[in-house]
Amino acid sequence: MKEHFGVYIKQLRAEGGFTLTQLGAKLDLDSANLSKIENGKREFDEKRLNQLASVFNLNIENLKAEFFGDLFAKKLYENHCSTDALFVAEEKIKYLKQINVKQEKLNFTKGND
Amino acid sequence: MKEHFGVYIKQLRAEGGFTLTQLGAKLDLDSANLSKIENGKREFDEKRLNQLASVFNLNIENLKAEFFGDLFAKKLYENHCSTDALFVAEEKIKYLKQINVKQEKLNFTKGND
DNA sequence: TCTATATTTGTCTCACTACGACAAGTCAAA
DNA sequence: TTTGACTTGTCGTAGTGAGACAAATATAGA
Repeated sequence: MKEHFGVYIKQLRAEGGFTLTQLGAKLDLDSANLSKIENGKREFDEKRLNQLASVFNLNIENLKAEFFGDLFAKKLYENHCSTDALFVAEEKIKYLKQINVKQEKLNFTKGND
Repeated sequence: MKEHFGVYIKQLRAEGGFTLTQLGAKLDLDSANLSKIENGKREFDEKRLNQLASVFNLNIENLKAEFFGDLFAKKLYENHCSTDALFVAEEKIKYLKQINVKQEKLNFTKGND
């Protein structure tokens, strides 16, 4: 378990034997900014997740889970909010998927899409 | 289960027999904006959670869970991300709390805080 | 039908956030 | 003490999205 997402990147970079400048170049990032990310002073930009996955040959799904998990944990922790929110989220996603399926069926019978 | 947080507010408002303008006033909100929130076209601002809780006499913890749960679900759904992120979040919070406890003990022995 | 009130929609502005860039600093090894 | 790696500070700015206001639409009652 990493304290935050930046630590995760730092570890990957160490394993890969890259300098901040080298990895930064691969991610279109200033070494200074990458340093801040690794030390938890900046957020890693969501839009670079795919680049990060490809540099280190990571499964994008797992990476996303790590990224968003970190984000959510931070949010809840900062707001002194119980983990009940996670259960609410889980239920809500089920619900959203379900009504999305219904919507697709509806579109199908209508001949749309 | 509500489709989004706005629906939840709409229901509360209906039960309380308020108009958009009336509830808006209690929340320092334009009726137009409140309408958009209720219909999922604006986000309810986190900073108004306490006001909302007090207007409807709601338990703030539950309300926060509802709010953030909705937020997280939306994020994951939009990003086609698996619910694994929720498990990651749960583990990470445990971890954060644990190191925070350690930090507090450290501060205590040091006489800080 | 007419009117008043409730609700929704459209659009503009503005404040805030936080990323990225750059410069300057510290640190470690040779 | 020089060089490269890393960290820190600060600034400008793009992007985002909430809020305000005006206008349109819907609804209910007389």
